[in-house]
Amino acid sequence: MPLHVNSSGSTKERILGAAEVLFAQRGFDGASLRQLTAAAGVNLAAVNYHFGSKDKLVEEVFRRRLDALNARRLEALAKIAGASGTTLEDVLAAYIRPALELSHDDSGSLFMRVLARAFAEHDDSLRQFLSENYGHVMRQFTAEFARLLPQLSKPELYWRIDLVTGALTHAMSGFGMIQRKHDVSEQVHREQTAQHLIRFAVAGLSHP
Amino acid sequence: MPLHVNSSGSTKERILGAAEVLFAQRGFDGASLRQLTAAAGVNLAAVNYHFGSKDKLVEEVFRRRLDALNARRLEALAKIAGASGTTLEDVLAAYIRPALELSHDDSGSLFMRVLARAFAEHDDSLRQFLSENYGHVMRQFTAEFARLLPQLSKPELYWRIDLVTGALTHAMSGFGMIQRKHDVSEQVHREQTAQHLIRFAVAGLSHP
DNA sequence: GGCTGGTTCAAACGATCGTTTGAGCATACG
DNA sequence: CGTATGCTCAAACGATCGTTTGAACCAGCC
Repeated sequence: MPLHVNSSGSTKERILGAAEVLFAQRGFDGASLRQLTAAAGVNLAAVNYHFGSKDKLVEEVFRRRLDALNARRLEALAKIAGASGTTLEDVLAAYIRPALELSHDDSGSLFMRVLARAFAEHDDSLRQFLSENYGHVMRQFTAEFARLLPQLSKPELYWRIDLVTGALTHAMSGFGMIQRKHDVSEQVHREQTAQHLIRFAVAGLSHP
Repeated sequence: MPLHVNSSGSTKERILGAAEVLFAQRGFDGASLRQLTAAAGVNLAAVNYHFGSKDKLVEEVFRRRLDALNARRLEALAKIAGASGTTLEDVLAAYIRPALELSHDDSGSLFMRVLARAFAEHDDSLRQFLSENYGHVMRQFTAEFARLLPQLSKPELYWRIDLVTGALTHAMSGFGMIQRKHDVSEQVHREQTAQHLIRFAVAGLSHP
């Protein structure tokens, strides 16, 4: 196992970057502060000095990415929500595309995997943190889905959104077998992925 | 935190039962052998005596459930595969219903959550174990999907199966907000869940 | 220079981890 | 009876964990 030393940015940023990588690879429990600080090229005590504890570091890893991600989602949603010509595709694109761009960004490519781990670990305190800080995002999207799918009962709509969420989390965390081919560019692959996800989600949400 | 002592069955079975519960609750790393053996009401050394190591215990937890689960899936698939009147619904039911029955079984209710954790943890050795022992199941189902969806290209089909898998794993591990209402029986709820999953999967697989 | 506040450092803390040990116990067989 | 055999037990092993400590460093300011 190579010991990668990240030497750019402040100590805090180097810790956050290394934490994202190692949390994605080994999980929150599996990644130790000693591995993490070694990879970041900082002293072991720096984590507790700058973040207070390992748990607070985990929260900061989420906050750094999710603040930007959900802001872009809401920004995209605001442009189309409530309008008369809005389609399901538009709403789904507003939700999916910011996540796809993040997940294909160099520095954030592993974050969706970290997020999927957080879902799989039924850690109550982490779920509460996510719900408190970002629950309003899902609520706004749900409201717009309800407007565009008036024929669905509330339980029926929740069911479908739940299943779509599972599919997207699964896909964006790179669980699947689908890999980018060598002969297509990053940009083209991202667009193909977005099209697949959106068409799939539209079919799953709107079937009779 | 209550310390539950399971006193039925052999030492091996008690360990397996307690391991399933604790692995689902705290993850494979998070659940310690001391918590586990205390919950099972057995001595700490019993795990290494009967299973050799904690990793081997993890494999046995999977083997015990997946052997039965996938046998029932293949049995159900064999009854319909290749026949002329077979529908997508039939194939999906063969895949989903055995898992749903397991996930709502008293003694196996937490196993799907354990399975979802295994997906989220990108542990290579565990993935290799699952692929070696149960990869042929997914291959048989994929072949039948390909037969019933001849209009889809191979990459397109793989994409859709991947997304359906994500949705089902998500739903069956109980991530979502959908809970059984108090006024519907266990059996009715299971049937409703199966119908939701199957209709959703049909729509996701077969949309134009 | 001296001093201060923020930061980094090596070292140690107590706790908990998976695993091993060797004695003790029970049942079955000669 | 004696003695294997399979299993359980308390205790300990070394390793690793998150966290804390107190000294060292290092800018900027008087």
